[in-house]
Parts: sequence; C-alpha cells; structure tokens
Amino acid sequence: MENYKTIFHSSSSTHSPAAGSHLSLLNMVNSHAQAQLHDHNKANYEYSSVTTSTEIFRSIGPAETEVRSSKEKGEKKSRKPKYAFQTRSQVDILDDGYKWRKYGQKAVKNNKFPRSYYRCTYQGCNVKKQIQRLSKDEGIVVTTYEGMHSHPIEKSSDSFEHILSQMHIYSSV
DNA sequence: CGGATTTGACCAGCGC
DNA sequence: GCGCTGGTCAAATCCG
Repeated sequence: MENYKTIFHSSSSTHSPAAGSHLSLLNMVNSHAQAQLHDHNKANYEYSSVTTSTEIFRSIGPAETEVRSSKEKGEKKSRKPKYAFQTRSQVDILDDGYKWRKYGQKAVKNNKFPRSYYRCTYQGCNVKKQIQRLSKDEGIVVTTYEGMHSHPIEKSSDSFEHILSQMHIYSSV
C-alpha cells in the first residue's frame, strides 16, 4: 500500500523529495563489523552484519567488504549463509535492484513490528531476504539476505544499487 | 487479465 | 509430548 519505493530511485536525481531526507542506505562499510543480532546462538546461521551509520555507503573498499560467510566447516545441516545489514532508514523497502515478491509476514516476539519475507522473482533464483524493523529504534531496519543472485539486475541500477550488487559478489561464499 | 500482496493456516525445530 | 516461535504456502484480493 505504501509507496516509498519511489523515494529510493531519486537518489541520483537532482533533488531529494525530502520525506526521509537522506535515506542513507546500506553503508556497510566496516569490514570487520561482526554481527550481534540474536542473543542466543541460534545455531547454524552465521550472521554477519554490517553496522551502518548515517552516511552514504561509498567507502566500500573494493578490497574486501568481507561480509564474511561461513567457515567451510561442512558440519551437518545445510548452513546457509545469511547476510544481515542494519540500515538507518525510514522505509522498510530497501530496493537493491532486484525484483522481490513478498511471500509472508510474521510478528516477532521481541519486536512490535512484523517481519516481512521476500523472495527474488527471477526464475531459478531462490534468493530470499527478510526485513525487520527494530522496535527499539524505529529508524533502524535490518535486512537479511539469504542466498546469492546469479543473474543480472533487472532494474536501472542506480548508484547505490550498483554497489549493492557488487557487494553480493564480494560476499560470495 | 496478470502479477504482486495479503493473511491465516500449516509445519518443522527446539525447549521444557 | 506439548506448546511456542519462526518460516512458508496458498487461496483470495488488489491494483495497474
């Protein structure tokens, strides 16, 4: 229902439509940001979060954005790598250039805000992502990606979107 | 009309 | 074994 989406694309435009002012999206810059979501070790998922601030992600060192993945310790279970990003934004929908289809929404116990589940609509691409807002800081949105895209973006990747796509490459298993 | 959302039901894993 | 929590499905609905 809401229609923030559009706000995003105006990133490179001449003027920002105000609203959330600078959406300062993913600036997952610090490569050594270790996650700290989840209180108890949930278990086999390695959460790698990148702390964000209120700047524009542009210092992404090409060297290694090391979002870190798993240590190839082929244990039991199919430990899928997950990449969590904390983003300071007013909107929930962080568009990274891919097309997502929402397939569920659930309320989390410690959060008053629901969590949304999305899935990439590209045929054969089963990348999933969840978006959750912290009840403590309404301004923080946590986006968790699961899986990796193996296809081109189908949108006019703008500045940050392009960076994001590269990020996927760096964070590849 | 077709594709994306919505929303409750269903199900699996875990703790007690 | 039961109940809670989180994750996914699917039918109905909405919107362009």
